[in-house]
Amino acid sequence: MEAEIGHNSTPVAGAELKSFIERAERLEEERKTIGEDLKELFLELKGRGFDVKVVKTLLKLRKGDKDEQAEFAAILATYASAIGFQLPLAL
Amino acid sequence: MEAEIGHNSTPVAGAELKSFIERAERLEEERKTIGEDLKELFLELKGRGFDVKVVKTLLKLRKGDKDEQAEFAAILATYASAIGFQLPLAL
Amino acid sequence: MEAEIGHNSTPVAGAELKSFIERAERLEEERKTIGEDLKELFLELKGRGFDVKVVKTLLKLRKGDKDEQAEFAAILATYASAIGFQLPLAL
Amino acid sequence: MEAEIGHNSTPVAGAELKSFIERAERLEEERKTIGEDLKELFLELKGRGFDVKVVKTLLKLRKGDKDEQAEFAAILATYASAIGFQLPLAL
DNA sequence: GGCATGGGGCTTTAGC
DNA sequence: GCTAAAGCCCCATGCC
Repeated sequence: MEAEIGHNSTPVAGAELKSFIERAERLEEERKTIGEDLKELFLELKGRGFDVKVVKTLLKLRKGDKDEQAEFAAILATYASAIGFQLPLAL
Repeated sequence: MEAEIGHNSTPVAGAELKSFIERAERLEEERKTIGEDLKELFLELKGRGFDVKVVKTLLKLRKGDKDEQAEFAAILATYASAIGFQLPLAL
Repeated sequence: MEAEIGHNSTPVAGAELKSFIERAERLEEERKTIGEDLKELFLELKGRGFDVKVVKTLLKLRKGDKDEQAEFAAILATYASAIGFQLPLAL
Repeated sequence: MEAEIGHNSTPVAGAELKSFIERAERLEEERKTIGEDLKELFLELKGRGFDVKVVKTLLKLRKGDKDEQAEFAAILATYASAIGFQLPLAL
């Protein structure tokens, strides 16, 4: 019964669900690892005599710039598309 | 003066800082990508007819510390009893 | 012209609009105050030695629709069974 | 046993918990009521010929102004305090 | 009428 | 342990 895939408990659906769950858990594990890497990186930075807070501020500022640039590029692309103009690829 | 690396402005320290910043940005980028992958995964799950909220609950239960969960359940039962509330679920 | 009240700028419509806006702002202010009261209440609860997270769960259970909760529990049990996961809680 | 107030189930703690929960539920009820009042207000506004979207925009702008003013006042107060200057009360 | 989007509230996590 | 910040969830709204 196709409409009840999510609710039945046939081996097939169970295997599919298990696959989804394992994929999710793997992704979460990777994300956690990256978080630990970042923490290490900042410890290392601190150990090298840099001011962590200042560097984080720098990162935030750079991120803000990138977001604005991305937004600007998106708007530009929209307008260009609207007037049928082909943007020369690399912004 | 080794202890002032973070405060001077020699090319060497600048290059080192730049390297740190680029590593950090790269890690953050990867983390963001994983977040997007997870979002996709849940969309796919939903498209396959599964109940996303339930699956997320399952993930939380699998991840969580069992002792903590037992403790939580015990306190909940105690409180419910204290106010004369019948816990509705056999979760 | 009655149909254009919202577009004209007679003093009468202006006064009416102002009245609406002030009523709305007052309601929003009250809602905000209630939010703060709730936050205080939970702080007090915590100060009295209760487990805030558990109490919030209780509130959710008391508020929630029982049929929905039963449905949720049923699906959760089904999924857990499908992937061979032993639900750890007798919630 | 004072330290276990939150965990025991004596009539006293139960009564206290029940009181907290009922207060919380009353506050949530009030908040919900205010939400409904707001909805009514906008219906009424619409019925009087005003453009609801425009009015909501107005409200948001006014709110933004107030938030900025509050922030400014807070900063000013901080500085004033830092230099030991007593602000003449009403900003 | 469902669906995509955005805002607000809540929860959880990282840092002091 | 507590507070600030990020992410997540839900609701309301506009759109197709």
